[in-house]
Amino acid sequence: MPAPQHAQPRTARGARTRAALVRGAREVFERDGLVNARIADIAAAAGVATGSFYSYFATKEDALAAVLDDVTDEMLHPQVREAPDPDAGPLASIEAANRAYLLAYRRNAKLMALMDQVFTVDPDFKQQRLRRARAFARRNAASIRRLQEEGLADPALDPLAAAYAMDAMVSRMASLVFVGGHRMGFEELVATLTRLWANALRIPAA
Amino acid sequence: MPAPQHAQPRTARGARTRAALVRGAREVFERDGLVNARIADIAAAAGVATGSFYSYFATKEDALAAVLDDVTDEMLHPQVREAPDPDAGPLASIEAANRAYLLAYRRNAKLMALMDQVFTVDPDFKQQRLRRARAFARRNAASIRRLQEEGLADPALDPLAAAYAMDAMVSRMASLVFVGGHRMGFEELVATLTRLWANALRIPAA
Amino acid sequence: MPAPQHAQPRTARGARTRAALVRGAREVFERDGLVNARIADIAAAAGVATGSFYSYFATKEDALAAVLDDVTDEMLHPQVREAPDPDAGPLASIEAANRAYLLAYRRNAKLMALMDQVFTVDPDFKQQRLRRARAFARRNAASIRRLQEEGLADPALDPLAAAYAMDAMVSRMASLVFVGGHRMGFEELVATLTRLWANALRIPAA
Amino acid sequence: MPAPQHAQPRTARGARTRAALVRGAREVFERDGLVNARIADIAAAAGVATGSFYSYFATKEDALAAVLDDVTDEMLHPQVREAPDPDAGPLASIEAANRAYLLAYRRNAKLMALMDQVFTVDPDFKQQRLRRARAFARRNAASIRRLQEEGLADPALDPLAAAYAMDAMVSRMASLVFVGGHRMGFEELVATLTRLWANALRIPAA
DNA sequence: TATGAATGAGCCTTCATTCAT
DNA sequence: CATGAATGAAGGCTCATTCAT
Repeated sequence: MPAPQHAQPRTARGARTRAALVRGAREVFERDGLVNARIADIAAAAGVATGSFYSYFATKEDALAAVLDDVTDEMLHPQVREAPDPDAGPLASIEAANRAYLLAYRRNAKLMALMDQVFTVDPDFKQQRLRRARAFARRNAASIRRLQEEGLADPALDPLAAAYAMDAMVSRMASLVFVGGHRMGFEELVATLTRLWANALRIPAA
Repeated sequence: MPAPQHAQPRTARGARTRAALVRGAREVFERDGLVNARIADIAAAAGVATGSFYSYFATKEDALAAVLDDVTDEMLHPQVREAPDPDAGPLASIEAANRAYLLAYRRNAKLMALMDQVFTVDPDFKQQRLRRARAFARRNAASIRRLQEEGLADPALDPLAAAYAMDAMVSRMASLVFVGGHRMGFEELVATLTRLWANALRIPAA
Repeated sequence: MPAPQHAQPRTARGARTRAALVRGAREVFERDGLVNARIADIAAAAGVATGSFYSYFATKEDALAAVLDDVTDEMLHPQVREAPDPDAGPLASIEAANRAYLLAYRRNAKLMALMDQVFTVDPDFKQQRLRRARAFARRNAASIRRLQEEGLADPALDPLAAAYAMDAMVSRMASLVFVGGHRMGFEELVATLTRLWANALRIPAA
Repeated sequence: MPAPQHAQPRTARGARTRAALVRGAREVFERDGLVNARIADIAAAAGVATGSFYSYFATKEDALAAVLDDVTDEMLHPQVREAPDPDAGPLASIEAANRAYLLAYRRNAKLMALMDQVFTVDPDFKQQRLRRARAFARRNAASIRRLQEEGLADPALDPLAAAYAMDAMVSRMASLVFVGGHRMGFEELVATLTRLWANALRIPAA
């Protein structure tokens, strides 16, 4: 009897409400985490009634997934102000990429922490985690493959496997510093990760 | 504010009960995670009454901290069956260390997932996370320093910073594979991480 | 800290539920006292679910405060059946007032006992107690001042201080008899208190 | 099978333990009130094990009764430094008695509040309250009777009833000021109560 | 007597979800 | 679509009391 819920909004008003809920959810999740976030608070932060939440999301996790998808998109496609000079050599490219990632991580630290949390717990989030990791790894694997073809990177490495590992190194360090509070200067962090990344791939020094 | 509860046991009997509770907690946490674990279940698993839990722990988190401390100890001080041949060269040592770590991680995957979860969420766990990371990093930093002194590792690297980064790479990959379910063979994982580790430090091939 | 609960009802339906809860609370508090009253019982007496209690009250004490406010209002503004004859002289007025108070006290003895209890214990109730005492004292102080001006009462007395003391005498005796079970006939109680009150103010005999 | 418990101590050691428990109970009751006082805290304050409490008291109320009996004794038989001059006239005697009572009340305010609380709640304490009230009233009734015989007090008053009422006035005012926090200077309190008392009995001015 | 660990019934409180308006 | 009051299962936590040592 009940109409199918949680559908995409069909009216402009509905779209606005849904967007407000996502904004509200982000605000509340950042402040309270997944477990302590309450549907009522999310609705309140969105300026709508509690019941309205269920017109757009089936569960809290649903709403979080929407928020996290947004963040992943933001981090994968950063608004690049100045594209790295392609002629500056691979080292400069790696540094630029790491810097951009770390800045984005720092900016979204609360949500990244949340991501780590739910990725390891809720089975429904596992797929999202793997998708996210794959997206980053594929992008980096392409770079590595290119460098290998140019004779600038260790040809013995599997590009995809190496990309996963490098991403692992960077994201875990970002977590340790920006979420865990490990004391390390931002520039030192960029420099260390970039050098290790370059070494690991056996990229010749500029 | 009244009387302090959850004290250390003052009796042999109390020590036994506390130990049973830690065992019970480990069992339940591995099965249900932090949020879904119920105090009553932990007590039941330990074979004691619900109220007894509170004689030794103030909260569920308290009990988890005790469990995780145990696991960290186990992973830091593995019961080495066959010590790695010190003459086999640094590469063999690195591989042996990585293999041991990854095996331990896989064995304790459930708890490691839990660790990731609470480390990023509960402020009270942050310190524990940093302590754990520092313990691993210091141990590895010592190895790196030794290799540098022998002229076998990139002298430009800060040993401690590099150690943190290498540990980050390995632990995050372990999480991705053993917790996240990323498809990757165990031997390939060991080989990839070992090669990248060696490359990153510029350890000459054997 | 999150969302503020226990707000004022924003709906007619909400107002009805709140009123039902106050009625239910009165019933349960009269029967069981503060400590032994259970939230679940109050909700049941009001015909609502347990959780609904918390939509309107933060604590049991909160609900009791609402009940006691009602009772104080009832006792301060009794539904006077026959107004005392103003020409019957001050003694008759005092007797009528005392009789009305004692009747009301006896009628609400259970709640008055509860009032005494919580007034002396819970710091949050202290203000309520002082407010109640002040309300009674001010009303009586006005009478005393009028009598002094007419030359019918000891001019050396501070009207407000005397009013507090007279109220203290009457209310404590009411407690002793109607709550404590001290054996004393109602008419003897009225007569004794009235005579002492008149003497204390040096009101000349009619 | 179990031996009769809560008996009077039969050994010197037992007497010492019991005394320590009463002291501890007084300390805890003053701090936490009846409901929030925990047996374990009382035992701790007495420096004994929890279980020992039950060797001397059946319940928390039992222990409180012992404490309150002590206080009542203290207040009925104050350590008079300077006996009131019997020739100074009845007014001076009344003032001295009121002053002594109010000082004692103020000194034991916490326990007096507790007394008010439990007297109105626990049926087992009602008898204790009536006994206490009777003890005070009888003492004062004797004075009133004497004054009546000397033609110095209203002969129409029933001495005992009047004594109860005067005690009620004084004790309630003491509660209002020293427990409730009603603002009133100590000397003004003494003066007001003494004058009203004297008026009420129609004691001629000195 | 003294000890203090163990017990477990009992109540409070939360909050996702529903549904009448 | 929006509202927000109502629901009630579920579990955390306390603490008086017991009892083996």
